[in-house]
Amino acid sequence: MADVARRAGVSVSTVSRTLRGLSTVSAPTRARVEAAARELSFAITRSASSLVTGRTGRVAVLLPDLESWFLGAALSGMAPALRDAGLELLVYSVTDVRERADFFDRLPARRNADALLVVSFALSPAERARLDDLGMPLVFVSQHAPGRPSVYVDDEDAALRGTRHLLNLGHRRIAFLQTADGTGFTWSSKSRLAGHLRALTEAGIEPDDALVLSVPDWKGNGMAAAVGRLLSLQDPPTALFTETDDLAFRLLAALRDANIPVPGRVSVMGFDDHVMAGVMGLTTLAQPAVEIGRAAVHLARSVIDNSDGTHPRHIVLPTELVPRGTTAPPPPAGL
Amino acid sequence: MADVARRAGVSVSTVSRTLRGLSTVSAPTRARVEAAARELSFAITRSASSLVTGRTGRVAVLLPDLESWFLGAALSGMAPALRDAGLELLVYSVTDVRERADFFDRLPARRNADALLVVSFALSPAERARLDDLGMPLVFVSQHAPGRPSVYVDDEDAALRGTRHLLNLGHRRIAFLQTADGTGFTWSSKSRLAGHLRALTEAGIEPDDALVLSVPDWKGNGMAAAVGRLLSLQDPPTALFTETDDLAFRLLAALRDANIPVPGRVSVMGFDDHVMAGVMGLTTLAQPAVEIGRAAVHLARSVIDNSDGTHPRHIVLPTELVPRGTTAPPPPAGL
DNA sequence: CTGAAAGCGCTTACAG
DNA sequence: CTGAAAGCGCTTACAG
Repeated sequence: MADVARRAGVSVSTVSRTLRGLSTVSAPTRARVEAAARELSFAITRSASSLVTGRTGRVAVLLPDLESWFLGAALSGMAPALRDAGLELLVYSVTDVRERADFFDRLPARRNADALLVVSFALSPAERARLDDLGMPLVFVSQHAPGRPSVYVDDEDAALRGTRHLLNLGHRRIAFLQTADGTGFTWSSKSRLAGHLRALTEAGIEPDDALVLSVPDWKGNGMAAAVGRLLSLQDPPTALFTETDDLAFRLLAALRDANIPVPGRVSVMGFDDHVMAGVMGLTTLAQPAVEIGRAAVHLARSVIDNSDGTHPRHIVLPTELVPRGTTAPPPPAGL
Repeated sequence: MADVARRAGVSVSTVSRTLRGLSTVSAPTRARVEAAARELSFAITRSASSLVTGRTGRVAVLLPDLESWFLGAALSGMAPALRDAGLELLVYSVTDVRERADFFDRLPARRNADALLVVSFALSPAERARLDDLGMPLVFVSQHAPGRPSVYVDDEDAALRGTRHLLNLGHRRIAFLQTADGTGFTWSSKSRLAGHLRALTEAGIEPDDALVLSVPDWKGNGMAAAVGRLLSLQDPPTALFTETDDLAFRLLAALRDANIPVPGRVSVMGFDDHVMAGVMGLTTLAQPAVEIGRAAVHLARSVIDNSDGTHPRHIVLPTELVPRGTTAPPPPAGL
């Protein structure tokens, strides 16, 4: 910055003011400074400004992994919104227990970001308390934290509508499949199941525990076993509602391997509208992952900018039923 | 840090030395300082240390988007490797032209990261030159930059082996499908096609231009059109080799819609070993995306740590043919 | 092994 | 509208 000042024949104060776009700089001076900065390919050292302003110009994102479709899409929504706000994106991917303990022990984000977006991350009460002590604005993403800035979809309502669709098609025996890997979507799991059960009750159908399955090792052979259990019931389901599209894809593969036509014999419905759902022709409930990311950034900005609490604290985004080829009326004789 | 010093009854110099793990601190002092730091939940302000050391403790990643399977996997490999090195992960996702111009104009990473990993990003010569002027260590990931630190797979060799497999199954008419969206995988495209053609030549088969297709709008209806073109050839192909798994998934969907059995009538082979490839039963060439990310970080670290150039400059990772259900010998009568 | 002091590159009152 | 000076929270010679 000193170099720029020298070249432009002004003080560093003036360079600083110019570069930050303050209006108290005369037009000719501004022009000279901007020219000098450009010629020198000047880029500000954020470390230095952070040190004096107390702002880092960065937003940190805490997430359980980086390979899931949802998180990639959410990050895709965040990136341009952050760029527009002149903020940088710092990613903390905390997967295993060791990393997790380490993160909450050292709280690296503490003074290194202006806000922390906690995405799809099931915090323990202790971890939650630890973050609360941080004094750093927290935004909960894809989860509803009562009284705290959150952006999420109404999972229960979405699942309710999904199951209603199956009921409207004429299904009466509808199974609900959940993952059982504890990767931190537990609140969504519960809400989606609750919505499903509510739809059944609404329709006067007694929920049957045998039709709610947790599928261990769902990325491996777990799905085949689950299908086996369902097929060997006395009164097997004619429709299968999975908690996520990822689970539905595996289910579709297991059904194909078992030569069970979809939707001829069973209907399948997912949840997410994963990029592959369209390719697979999967009926699903779309949640706007990119939009969730974008909204999270807006919320973060308003939280950063006014600590006086006049910002909206919750953003609930809409979901949508996307009917495709894996759902149809039940076959006359059941599975 | 002053608070910690006060609580531990030492100077800030000593706190600094303790926290950085220097050996010149006596055991009892170290213990007191560490206790004080823990009690105060002290987290270092990186801005301040950056300012004096000239190191940011951060590595920036420049990538063309955040939604692709490959980039997510690569980031997954980077994250733990960076954490182990005490480095943070800064993400610059540069998708559209405006963002792109802006990035290379302002070079935000310049003084805000210790190294820049350029992932799957086709730089223009001008952009390349601009980054070269940066004075910041560059690592090219998933691309081979002659003379520059790079980590990549041998695309040509991989494609060569893929086509050999199809030839070994008895195929003689093999089409090669590429995307035509210019998202920046162009060098891989070229190399993969080159490997494919080399395998044909090796086998004494004259390459046929009609069997090399660029598929525009491949996420939409482009694939159906491409299949149509292939089907209406006088001597249609019995095997289809796609440049990426993503393309193969669309191809599989188009073939399914056209009632063409795979691999009964045509074989399909992809490239990547996308997470969904296993679920879809797709034969493909696996590239170790996670490992690529990890290796990129190792390369970055060695580049950061010794500027004297004694580090390995290239890491070439192996690919592997993964035979699954979409490839088989050609049908007796052709397509 | 430990402390006092200078300085990293900015921003921000304070003057003018 | 512009400049000189102090100071943000660290690290690093330099003494002791």
